[in-house]
Amino acid sequence: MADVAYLPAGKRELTKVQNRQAILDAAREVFGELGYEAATVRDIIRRTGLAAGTFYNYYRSKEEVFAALSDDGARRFAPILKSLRGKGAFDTFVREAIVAYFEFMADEHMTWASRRPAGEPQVIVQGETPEMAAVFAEVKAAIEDAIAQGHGPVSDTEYMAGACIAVAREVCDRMLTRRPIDTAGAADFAVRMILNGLKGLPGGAH
Amino acid sequence: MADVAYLPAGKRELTKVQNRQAILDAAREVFGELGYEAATVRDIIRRTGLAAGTFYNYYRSKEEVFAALSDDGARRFAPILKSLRGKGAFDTFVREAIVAYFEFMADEHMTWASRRPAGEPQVIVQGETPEMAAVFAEVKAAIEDAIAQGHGPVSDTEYMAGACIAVAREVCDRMLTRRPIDTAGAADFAVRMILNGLKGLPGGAH
Amino acid sequence: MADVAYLPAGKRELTKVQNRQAILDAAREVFGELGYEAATVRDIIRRTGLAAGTFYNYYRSKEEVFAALSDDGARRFAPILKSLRGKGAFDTFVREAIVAYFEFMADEHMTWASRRPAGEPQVIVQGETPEMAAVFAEVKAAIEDAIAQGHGPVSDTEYMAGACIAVAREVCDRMLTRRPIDTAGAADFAVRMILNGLKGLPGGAH
Amino acid sequence: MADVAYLPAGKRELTKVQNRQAILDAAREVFGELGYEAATVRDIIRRTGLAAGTFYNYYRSKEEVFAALSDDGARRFAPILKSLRGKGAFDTFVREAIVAYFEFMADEHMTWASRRPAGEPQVIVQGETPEMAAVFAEVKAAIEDAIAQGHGPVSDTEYMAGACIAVAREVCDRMLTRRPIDTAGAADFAVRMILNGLKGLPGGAH
DNA sequence: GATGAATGAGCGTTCATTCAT
DNA sequence: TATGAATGAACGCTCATTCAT
Repeated sequence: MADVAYLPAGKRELTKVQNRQAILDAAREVFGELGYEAATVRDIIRRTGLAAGTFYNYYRSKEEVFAALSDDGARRFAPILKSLRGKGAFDTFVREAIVAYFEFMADEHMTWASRRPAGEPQVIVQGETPEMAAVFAEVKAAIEDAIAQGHGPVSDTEYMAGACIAVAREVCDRMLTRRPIDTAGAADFAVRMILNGLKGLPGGAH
Repeated sequence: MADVAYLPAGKRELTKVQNRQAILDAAREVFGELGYEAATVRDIIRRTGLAAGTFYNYYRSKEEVFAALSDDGARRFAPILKSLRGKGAFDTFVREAIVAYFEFMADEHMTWASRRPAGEPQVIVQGETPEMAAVFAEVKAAIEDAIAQGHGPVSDTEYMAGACIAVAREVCDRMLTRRPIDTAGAADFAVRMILNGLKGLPGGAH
Repeated sequence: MADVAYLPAGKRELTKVQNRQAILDAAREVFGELGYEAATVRDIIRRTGLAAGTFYNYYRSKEEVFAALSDDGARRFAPILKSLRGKGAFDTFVREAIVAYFEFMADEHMTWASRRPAGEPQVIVQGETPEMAAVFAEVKAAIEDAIAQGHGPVSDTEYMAGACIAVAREVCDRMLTRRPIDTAGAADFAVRMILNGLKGLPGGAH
Repeated sequence: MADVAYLPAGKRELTKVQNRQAILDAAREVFGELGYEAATVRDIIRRTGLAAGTFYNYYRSKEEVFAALSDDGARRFAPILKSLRGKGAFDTFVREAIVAYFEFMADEHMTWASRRPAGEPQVIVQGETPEMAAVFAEVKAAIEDAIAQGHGPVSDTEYMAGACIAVAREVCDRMLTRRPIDTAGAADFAVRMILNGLKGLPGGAH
C-alpha cells in the first residue's frame, strides 16, 4: 500500500519492464521447445501467467517478439565480436570469433536446434533461434569486414562468409546437443575446418 | 488407337496422373515458399485448383506428400551418388559428389531457400524442401561411408559430415540465387573449401 | 459370351437383384455393427465391393436402405404374426406372439442391440434395427387388435401395447447378448411379466 | 450494493453463467430433437447464437456437455430416489419410485422422445436425453438394490430391472406426449403393470 | 447400369486478435 | 493498463452425392 502511494509511476514502469521481459523469456523458451513455426502466441502468454490480451500491449505478433529476441541477442553479442575486429592476424581473428561465438551460444543455453516433436517427417530443420539469426548476421559482417580489409584470402566473399558461418553454425548446433558441452574441442574443430579444410584435421594429411 | 477401344479408362487414368502430379507440383512450390512447417494442406490444394476433398484421394496428409516428394528426389539422386562411392581417392569422391549434387539441384530448379513472398514478416525461415532433405541424407551417408572406409581423415565424423554438408548446402543455396547459375564455379569453391579451407582458396596461402 | 447372347436381360436382372440384395445385406451388417447413426453409406458400399456410385442406382440415401430393411423384416414376420391372431385365448396369443418374436429375432442374428463403440458416454441407446422397428409395428397392431376384439383387458390400450412391447423388446435385447441364447427362458420370463407382473414371477407371491 | 463496487467482474461472471446455461439449454434441445448421435457441436452452438469458438471456452466436446446435463439431471433426481430406498414394502417402494420419476420427468418438460422436425426421413430414432439416461441409471440401481435385499421377487434380476425400467420409460414417454399430463393416472397404470401385469389392470381378471 | 474420381458442404477444433470491463 | 471471454477465420479431414466415362 505504502509503496504504491510513494511510487505509483515507478511501480508501473517496473511491471511494464518486467512484463516485457517475462514475455521475452517465455518466448525464448517456447521457441526453443517447439520451434518457431509450431510455437503459438498462446503458448507464450500461457507461460508468462499474464492474460491473453496483455501480450498485445507489448508485441503485435509472434514475429515481433521474435524480432525483439533477435535484437536482444545481437545487442549482447555484437560488442564481444566488435572488440575482436582488426586486432591481429586473420587466423587469430577467426579463432577468437569462433570461440566467442561458441561460448556465447553455450552460455545462452542454446540447446534448441533440431528438437522437433517426434512423429514428424525426418527432416533436419535448422533450429532458427532469434539470437542465432542475429549473431549470424554479426559474424557475417565481421568476416566480410576482415576479408575486405585484406586480412583474409581473396575469393568470392559471399560464398566464403556463408561457408564459414555454415560450418560454425553446424558444429555449434551439434556441440550443443552433446554432454558435456565441449566448446574448446568444437571450436578447435571448427577453426581447423574453416582454415584448412578436411586436410587440416588430425590424420588428414593425405 | 485400337488400344483406346479396349481401355476406355485411359482418359481417367490420365487425369489421375495429372492430378497427382499437380498436387506434387503445388506441394513443391508451397513447401519451397512457406517451409514445411508453415505449409498447410489447404495451401497446397488451393494452388492446384482442385476441390478440398480431392487431395485426400491421393495423399492422406501433408507428411505423405512430403514423403512422396522426398522419395522422388532421393530416387533420382541416389543412383548418381552411389555410382561414385569407393571408386577413387577421397578428393575425387568429394569433387564428384559435390558436382553431382550441385548439378542435380540446379536441374531441379531448387531455388526454394528463404524466398518468402515479400511483405511477409522479416523472419528468415529456412525453406526445407523434401528433395533437399532426401539428398542431404544421401550425401551424409556417402561421406560417413567414405570416412569409415579410411578414405578420409580420421576425426569427429559427425562434425565432419555435418560441416561438409553445411558448406555444400550453403554454397549451393547461394549459387541457385545467382544468374547465371554457375555450378562449376560454385562446385570448385565448395570442394576447395571442404578439402583445404580458406587457405586453399585463391590468395589464401597466408 | 454365349450366356450373354442367350440371356442378356436375364443376366442383367440377376445382377440387379443380386446387387440390391448385397446392399441390403451389407446395410444390415453395418447398422448392426456401428448403429444407425454412426453407419455411413460408404461403410455399406465398401462392404458390398460395389462402386460408390452404384449405391445410388438402388437407394437414394441411408434412410432409404433403412426403410427397405424394415420392409424386408416386416414382410417376413408379418405372416407369422398374422397366423396367430384371434385364434385362442389372450394368454395363448401373447405367449405365441412372444415366442414367435423372440425366435424370429434370434434367427435373424439380431444381436445388434446396444453395441456402441466404447468410449462413448454411457447411454443406453436402443439399438434401432430396421427389422426391429418393423416388427414392433406389427406386434403393436396385433396387440391392439386383440384388445379391441375383447380378448384382452380393457384399459389404456396405447399404454398397454407400449408397455408390452417395451418389455418384450427389452428382454429380447438382453437375451440376444447372452450365450447361449435362451429363447424359451426369455420368452417365459417376458410372458409372465407381461401377464402377471413381478408378482407372477418365481418367488413373487408376496 | 456496495458489493458491486468491489466486484466489477460481476457483469462478466453473469454473462459467463448465462452463456454456460445457454449452451446447456441448446444442447438439451438439440439432443432431444436429433438424438445424441446425430447431434453435432455446431448444431448446439448455432442454436445459442454464439461464435463457434465460444463453445470450447465452456466444454471440450459433445461428450462433456452431455455429461454436464446428465450430472444436472442425476443431481436433482438422485436424492429423491434415495430417500425412498429400503423404507417400506416392495410395492410401496415401486409406487413411490414411479411417482417420483414421473413427476420429475413431467417437471423437467421431458418431452423429447421421437420428436424429429417434420419432413425429415421417416426413421424412428429414440431421442436419448442425458437426464433420461442419468435418471434411468438411478432407477435401475434402486430396483436392483431392492431386489438384492429381498424386498422383491427372486428371478432374473437383469431381466426384471430391465423390464421395469422399460415399462416406466415407455409409459412416461407416452404420458409426456398427452395433454394434460396425467402423472397420477400414468403412474397408476405403470405400477399395476409392473406389479401385476396385464391381469392387474382394470378388466384384466380373466 | 457400373464405375470411381471429383466435388464441396460441413464437422470438430485451434488460435490470433479484439474489446468491454 | 491488465484482463480474459468472445469472436470468427482457418485448418485437417470426412462423406454424401454427382457425373464423365
